[in-house]
Amino acid sequence: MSVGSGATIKEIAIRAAVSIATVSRVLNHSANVRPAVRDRVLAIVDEVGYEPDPIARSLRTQSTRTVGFIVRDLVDTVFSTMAQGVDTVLRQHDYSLLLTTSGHDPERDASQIATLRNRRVDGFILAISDESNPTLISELRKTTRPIVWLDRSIEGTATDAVLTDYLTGMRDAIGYLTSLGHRRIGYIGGSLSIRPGRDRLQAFTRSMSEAGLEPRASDIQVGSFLQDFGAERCGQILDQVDPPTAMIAAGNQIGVGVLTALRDRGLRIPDDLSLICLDDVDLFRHGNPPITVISRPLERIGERAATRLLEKIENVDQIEHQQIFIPTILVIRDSCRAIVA
Amino acid sequence: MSVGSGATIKEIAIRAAVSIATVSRVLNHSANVRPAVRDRVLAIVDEVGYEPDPIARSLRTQSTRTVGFIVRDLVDTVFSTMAQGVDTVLRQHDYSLLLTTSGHDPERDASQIATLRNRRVDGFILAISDESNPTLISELRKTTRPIVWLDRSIEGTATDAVLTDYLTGMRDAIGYLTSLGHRRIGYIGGSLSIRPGRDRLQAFTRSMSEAGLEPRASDIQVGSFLQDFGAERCGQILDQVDPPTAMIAAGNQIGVGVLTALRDRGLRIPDDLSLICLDDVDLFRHGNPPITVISRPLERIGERAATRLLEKIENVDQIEHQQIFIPTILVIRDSCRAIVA
DNA sequence: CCATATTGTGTAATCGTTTTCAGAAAGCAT
DNA sequence: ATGCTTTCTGAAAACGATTACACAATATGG
Repeated sequence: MSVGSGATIKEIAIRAAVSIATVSRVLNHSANVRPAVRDRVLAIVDEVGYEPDPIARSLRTQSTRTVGFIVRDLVDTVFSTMAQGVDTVLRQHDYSLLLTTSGHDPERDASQIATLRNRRVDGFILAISDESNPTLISELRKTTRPIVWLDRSIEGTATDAVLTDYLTGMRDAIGYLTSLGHRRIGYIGGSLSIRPGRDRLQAFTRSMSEAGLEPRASDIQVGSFLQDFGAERCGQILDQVDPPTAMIAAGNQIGVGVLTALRDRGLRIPDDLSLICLDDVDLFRHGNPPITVISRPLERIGERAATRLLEKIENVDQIEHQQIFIPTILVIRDSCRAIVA
Repeated sequence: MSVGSGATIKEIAIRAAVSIATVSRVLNHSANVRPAVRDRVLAIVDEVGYEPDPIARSLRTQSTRTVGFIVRDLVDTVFSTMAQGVDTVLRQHDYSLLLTTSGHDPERDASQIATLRNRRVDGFILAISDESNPTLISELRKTTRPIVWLDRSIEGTATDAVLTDYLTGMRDAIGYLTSLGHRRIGYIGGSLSIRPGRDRLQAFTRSMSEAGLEPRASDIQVGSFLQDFGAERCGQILDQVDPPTAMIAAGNQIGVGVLTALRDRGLRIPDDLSLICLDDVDLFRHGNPPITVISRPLERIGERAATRLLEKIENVDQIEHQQIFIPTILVIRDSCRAIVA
């Protein structure tokens, strides 16, 4: 299928000796065009390699076949992998991906939404940095096109979202650690201003209490998903007189931070500390030792979000919202050891 | 700066009691508008929160302020990091990024170019999978908008490109290894159908001969950038009766493959093999041991490409082509040991 | 104060489509 | 043939901006 050639619908119309309306009909709904005419037009279209100008079409139809996707940070494999999934689905449906980053800055989230809206995207997939930022909220009110949240949700409004069920994997993780004899388990998590921050923490405390354990407040550190935070708080937790024997790093960058903190102190995994990280990135999968992780299908998550968004876009009357929960699983590797009590 | 509101230029014109031409003039080149009128219009624009519809504007101006970027694979941090750099620059200049993947499939490269062209992007940044694919070549001929190649170039045509000077880092790497006493150094590299495949190999052989070494043919394996290839060929090289003492993995995924191959054989770094990988990804930086790498500023590379592309876009008469070479550096960590000869 | 140059402004064409509306052509029964 | 549907088709009006052109208003110089 050759593509391009500056031809316009008008030229096709002339060469096929029909009006542009007929050409347009042939190319679109095709309702009620005499077969002979249809074939003639199609032949010319093919010969010339004509493709309708999507800009002109957009102007008329108010649809761009374009989806905006905002992520915090493309360097983070978690987001780029999701983006890959989004791209896969969009491509299959002749949509294009307008991708942009917000760099952990809530104001930039808002301004990117504005930009994308101005560009007339047909829908949004959002994985932004702060669910409760007021600028964001007011920006959202101006947005009429469908939104699918990626591991996010906005307080007080029904939303479409693809969320992660962190409990399944977390429960297994805690169960696994306790089965190895661990009782003191530390937790380092990200900001509570987005859903994974909250959900992961909740999954942790719940899993702990299900296991009959009550974590010390000082063993739980939350606040940021960044690597430095992970490193710093890991140190803080380990500096206690009687530190935990195991640790959950609830975020891949936090996990990296933990790893560097341990290395800095000359501590080894799993001998000196058992570690379970969240999200199965290269570093954990192929590290030495390979790290046990709570894993989720990142690419699939992106695909689901895109699929759902397209449903909403092509089905405007569809009013109800859907929350899709993707389960997590525990992938056991070599970063946890048994405690001899 | 509030944004959006379905207002059109016509409404602004009415409320400001001027013609739409005047409103347009105020908003654009602004040439020759009476200050009083200008302020009145601007006030209304501000009050209403009017923003011109970029679709309509594009239709008229034949420019979309949009750049298409094609990468092989977003999951690969190398590409997503470059994309981050591209995004940074585009955002600053009010351009948007249409990002898409080709999944190592040259035909898909070509069809994505067609799609982006059809979408009237103002320019392309291309990091495609096979520089000599005929479909690609013929697709390129149809493309009139400026292209900046990312670590790629097309035989026989002057192109704008941001390329990597692999020699600087490679020379240091080989120098470093020889200074440690290594004489047999293996090399695993990617496909020769894209420039980094060729340039890295050439940098290697040249660096070797500069060091007075002549690598055995069987120590050099090239063909694919994929992880499995790296693992397989690593095995092949090591299975020789008298295997190399050091290895260069000229690609981050190849490096991952090497790591897994070594692990499968129970070989340790650096004790059993000294290893230097290319591109400084998390796994190498934070692995155990941290891997010595030939590194380049990936995000910066993306930024340079975007900057260069915007230059070409906004300066259509600029006819000459530019090739920008980014040097690589050796980052020494703990994956190489001295040989006691 | 008049002729002329300069500056400001509006009308209308244009970009390339889709789609409404009306009318032409064809089909069908009588 | 005639009248009445039904099926096709084209002219023209959007969509929302930019811009060429012409003319009105003002400024400038004598």
